[in-house]
This record gives sequence, structure tokens and C-alpha cells, in this order.
Amino acid sequence: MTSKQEFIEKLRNSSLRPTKQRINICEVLFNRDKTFHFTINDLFNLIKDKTGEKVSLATVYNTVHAFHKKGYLKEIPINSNQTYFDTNVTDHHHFFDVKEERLIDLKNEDVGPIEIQKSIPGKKIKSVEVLVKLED
Amino acid sequence: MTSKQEFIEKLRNSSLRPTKQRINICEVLFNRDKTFHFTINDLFNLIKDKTGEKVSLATVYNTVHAFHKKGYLKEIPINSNQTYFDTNVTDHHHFFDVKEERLIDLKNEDVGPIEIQKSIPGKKIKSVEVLVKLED
DNA sequence: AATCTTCTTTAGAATAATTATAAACAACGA
DNA sequence: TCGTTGTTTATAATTATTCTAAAGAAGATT
Repeated sequence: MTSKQEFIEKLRNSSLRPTKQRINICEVLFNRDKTFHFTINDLFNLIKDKTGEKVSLATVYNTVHAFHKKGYLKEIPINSNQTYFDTNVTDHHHFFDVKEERLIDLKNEDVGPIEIQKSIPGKKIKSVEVLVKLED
Repeated sequence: MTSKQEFIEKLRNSSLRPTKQRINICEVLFNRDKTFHFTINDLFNLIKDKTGEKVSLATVYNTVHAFHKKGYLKEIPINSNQTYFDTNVTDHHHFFDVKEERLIDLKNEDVGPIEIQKSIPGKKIKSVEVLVKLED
């Protein structure tokens, strides 16, 4: 069980005041055992379901973006009509089941080290992400 | 110089009749030496510039999607407000310069083989794509 | 606790990419 | 040439996301 204090700390670190709405968002995002892949819309609906309270869509967007900026959420590079996020912010990769529109974590050791043998002058590598698309 | 016959063949293979508009689209897409990374909007504007003729946005969308479905174009998985496509449909990866919103090809040998050590029952791997984000 | 300032929430409007529609038009085969 | 079927186009519809501005809540200061 993740404590409310941790949520407040995450919010403060993200320069956000701990409000009732934001705590509810944290409850859905971070009070879990497993990693959580979601779209804003998934999250929006889950908040109502899990906490019984409605939070406006704008607040969900704002809070998710602040957490992403701070590094508490990771954006997953997929071409989908919606943007996917992940509560697992460690260095890892993904399966994407195209048919079911489902994301599955790939541990780093499931993929092995990736060595990029090319460099662009004046630029440095920010991230390396592998997306493995699955079909039936 | 790529011939008009090749364009017509590509169109027919994609179950599209060779119309003036579609030939113009092919001209911009396939009459090039280097690989071409683009968004629909890039393409839409280039058609006007290069051929002097305007093609409606809907036709650009339809044609690009048909080529993509047939495998003459590849969709590049990036989270951007617009969808990116690539005329290089061989197995390869990308740099993405986040600041300049620019894509750069990575040859397969620049990345090395990627071995996926995990499998999902009933699913097979359709593609493995690496996206390397660059920062200053 | 009262007050003041600053930040937050919210509904709804605005924006922007993409998809759908349906009428005018063009390709193709007979 | 004619008839069928596919295509183009402008425009409307849809959808994810961002913006706005007014009402409300948090935090600091007394």
C-alpha cells in the first residue's frame, strides 16, 4: 500500500499543490503492484471507477504532463490515435499487440544491450527505445 | 529518374487506378535518391511546390494509406502531433532529434542485431523498431 | 480564524490531425 | 460511345489535446 505522503511528495516535487483531485489521480497511477500502461482517457475513466469522484479531463492532462516532465511517468512511442504512458520509468522496452492495442513490458535483459554505432555531431543520445509489434 | 511506369505499377499493386493526382503524389514520394521522411502535411505542400498542381488533402491521405497498407511506405513510431512516414521500407531504425523534429535513418548495422528473448503465446513478431531520441 | 495572494479546477471553447460524405468527374471495359 | 465502377474534391464530422477565464481552494501572514 502506497501512502498518501508519497503522493504528496511526488506532487510537490512536480511543483504541484496536493489537492484532492491530484491525490485521486495518484491513487490510480501509483497505488499498484504492477506497471501500468494507459492513455489519458483510460486514466480519466479509472479515476471515476476507483475513487468514486470525478476529476475534470483538463486536470488529468495537466497532472499527467507535470509527472511526465518530472520523470514520474514515461511516454511510450507508438503511433496510435492516443498517447500512451507508463508508470514504469526505468529503462525498458515494449511489445505492442497491434490487434488488441495492448502494451506489454519487455525487461531490458529480454532485449539485450543495444549499441548505437553512429553519432550526430552536437547531439547526444537521450533515450533508446525498442518497440516490438506483435501480430497473430 | 524513376519512370512513370513504375508509379503506375505501384498504384495498380495497391489496387489504385493511376490518376493524374496519384502520379503526382508518386513523383514526390518515389522520384528521389535518398530516403524521404515526411508527414502528410509535408507531402501535401511539396506536391504543390514540385508539380505545380494541387491535390486535395483527402486524396493524399487515401493514397498514403494505401501505399502503407501495401508496404510501399513505412510508418515511423514516434509520439508527435503528426504521423511520420518513410519511403525506406527496409528493416531499419531511426534517430529523432526532438528539438528540431527531424528524423535520421540508422542503418541496421549501426544498431546491430536485436534478439528478443521473450515471446507471447499465440503472437508472433511483426516488426522490431528502435527509436533513438537525440538532445543537444 | 480572517485575509490576501497565488495556484487550481472546471466546463466549455478552440485547435489541429484525421476520417467520412456525397456530388461531380474520370478511368476502364464492352 | 456507353455504362459501370472507382476517384477527386470541398466540406463536414470526429477526436485527441490544449486553451480560457471564472469560481474555488491552498498556503502564508497576521
